[in-house]
Amino acid sequence: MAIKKYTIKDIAALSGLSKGTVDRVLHNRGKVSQKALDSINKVLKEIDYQPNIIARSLKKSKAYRICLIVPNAKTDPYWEPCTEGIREAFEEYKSLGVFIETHFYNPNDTSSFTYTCNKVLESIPDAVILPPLFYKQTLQAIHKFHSKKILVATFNDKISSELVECYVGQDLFRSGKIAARLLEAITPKKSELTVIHIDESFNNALHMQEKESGFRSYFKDLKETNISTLHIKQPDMDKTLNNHLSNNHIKGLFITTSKSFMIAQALDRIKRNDVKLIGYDLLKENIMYLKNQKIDFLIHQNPKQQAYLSITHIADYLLFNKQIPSEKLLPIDIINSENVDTYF
Amino acid sequence: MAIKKYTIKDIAALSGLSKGTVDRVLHNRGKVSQKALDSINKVLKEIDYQPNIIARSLKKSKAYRICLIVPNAKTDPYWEPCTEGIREAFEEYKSLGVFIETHFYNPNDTSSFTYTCNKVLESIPDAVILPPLFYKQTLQAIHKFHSKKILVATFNDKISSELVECYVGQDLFRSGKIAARLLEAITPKKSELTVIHIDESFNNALHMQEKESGFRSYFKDLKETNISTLHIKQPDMDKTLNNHLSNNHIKGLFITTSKSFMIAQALDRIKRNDVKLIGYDLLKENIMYLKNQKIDFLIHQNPKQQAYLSITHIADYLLFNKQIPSEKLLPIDIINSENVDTYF
DNA sequence: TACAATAATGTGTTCGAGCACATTATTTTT
DNA sequence: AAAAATAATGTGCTCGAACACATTATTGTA
Repeated sequence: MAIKKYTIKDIAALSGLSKGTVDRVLHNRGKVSQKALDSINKVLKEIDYQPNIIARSLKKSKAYRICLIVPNAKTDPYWEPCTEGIREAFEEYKSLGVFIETHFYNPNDTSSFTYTCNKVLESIPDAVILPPLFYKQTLQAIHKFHSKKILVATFNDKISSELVECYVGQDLFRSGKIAARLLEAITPKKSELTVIHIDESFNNALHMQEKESGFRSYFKDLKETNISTLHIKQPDMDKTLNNHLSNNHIKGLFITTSKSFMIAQALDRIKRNDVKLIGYDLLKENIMYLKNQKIDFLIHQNPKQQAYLSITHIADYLLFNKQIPSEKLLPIDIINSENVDTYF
Repeated sequence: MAIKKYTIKDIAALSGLSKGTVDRVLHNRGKVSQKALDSINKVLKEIDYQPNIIARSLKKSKAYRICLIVPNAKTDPYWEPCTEGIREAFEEYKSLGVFIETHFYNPNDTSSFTYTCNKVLESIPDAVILPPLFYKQTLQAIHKFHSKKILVATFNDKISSELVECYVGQDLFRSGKIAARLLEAITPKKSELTVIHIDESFNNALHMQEKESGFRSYFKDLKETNISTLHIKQPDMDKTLNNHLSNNHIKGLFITTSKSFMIAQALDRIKRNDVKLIGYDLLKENIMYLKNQKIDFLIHQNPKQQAYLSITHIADYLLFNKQIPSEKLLPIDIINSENVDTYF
């Protein structure tokens, strides 16, 4: 194993040529005689040269700007940890000359999204990273960014477009299956189970559908398990829920969004503690009910890590020309009352 | 927010002094008049200067050597992923001039460990990273390394010593509690449960004890749950297990090592499929039984990530003078048949 | 006041890669 | 064979931080 760190200068000395010629060989710039090429290649074969990416990066030294366009956490607390991931990436890269800006918009308002995108577009950053909440508007924005040669990366939700360099997220179908396996494990055999969509805004419809099909696919071959779907809207949550539970023998609920604490609250109010609950995301309220054991499991979508990784992939590409993975699927963490604290 | 990347030269120009003086102020080297100090500090307050760590690192440019001393994966497959984490770190840092060497030893032979340590010691690397399997021998080795000014980091198991710069691992007590919560969730109330230690070599005794106390602590206030402990040795596994299960009404087993597949196999042989199983680690055999649902949950100790992180912490310190966390506790992942694939 | 002693400040080089430009070697053209 | 054209090779500067060394300014002392 080579301990020595070889430089272009070393190769030049070993081959009896100058660093200029070595450089031409390394980058295939031509203007090199066969003889010189051979002797340099011979040296290269012997020593396993690794260009010093620090020196390379210093030479290219340039300030980069990466803009994140994310929903306001005040409107939907799901996005809160996201900000923390951005902050960590910012701290890590600021001294490397990568400047990260976060632009918030109101997730209940498509025009707020479009407005923010245009504002970012005008400032012409090197890259834009965003979770594609609104399909149509996001595609339009992506095209605009692309036409200005701005890199685009997405996280949390996948959008099909070759103009997106990188997607960081989870396999939602699979996370539905995981929920299914968990509910199966903690409820008696032949239980009736219900998938609940809390449905204030319909933006998240795509996630929900994928999660539900994953959930149902798990039970496909188990005819004994009866699965129903329930759409619940905020005002009459207690009534809808009570109705549903009274008319069936439901033993477990799978809530497809981060709002499972609302169901836990409702169950408290209608005094039904005999139902198992599985939901998503480590919101404060969810964790409270998890520790109470009123929620049995949470599935961790890890928005913080999603934001962090999408930034680092882009930044490492800009700085060190590292390859960007076109798709990075994160592990799907199962959280209960006892391991939740280890994720902070 | 500052978009510009300020350099020492910029500060020099802004303060009307030379880069030498700015440098002296930045590093508190003295030999600077009050007047110069003030005007430079004034500029520093205004612009939030971030030294370019790439340039800094290039200046210090030096080849570093980090040696890992780990058990041979052929003897204990638990350590296999570890090698993969080392490989990834190696790939990431080789072009930065950090050379990572792995030295294997036989975990069933303390003299093999000591021999390897001495070999490494002679080569005087910049840092050594190892999981402290043998308490006494490891402490001795750590002292020797320290006396030669070699940094020491540990992972997987904690050893108390101020000479260790960094420890990456998990809270084993807590992982026992997690297992407890999981078994509670999948077994009927008032079940009898058993902690199983598979005990070929007694090296792992410390882990096992911590895991068991965590497990028991969870049930401390639940008098109804009866917990027994079973030490099983390889040859008469079937008999011991059958005996124990016949004389009690055991509903769940918690195996404190990565060998839970052996229990699953034994249960198959003695035809007991009515017992829930929780074990550790994503070994191939364990995953097979997990997917069969003969093992219900595995707890992921993430040796790969442990090795990877302990290396990156040390390397980032050597290269960029980043602070080393004295202790890094990893999340404790709960694995079932459905999410296991997302961890690879 | 002159001159040393010390304090304060400035200058120049290094790290390794990358590229513009200068120089030298070889071939082509007249 | 000499001049011109082109190919091949070498040199020198840059990126930003760090530090050795050189220079200038300000004291103190005879």
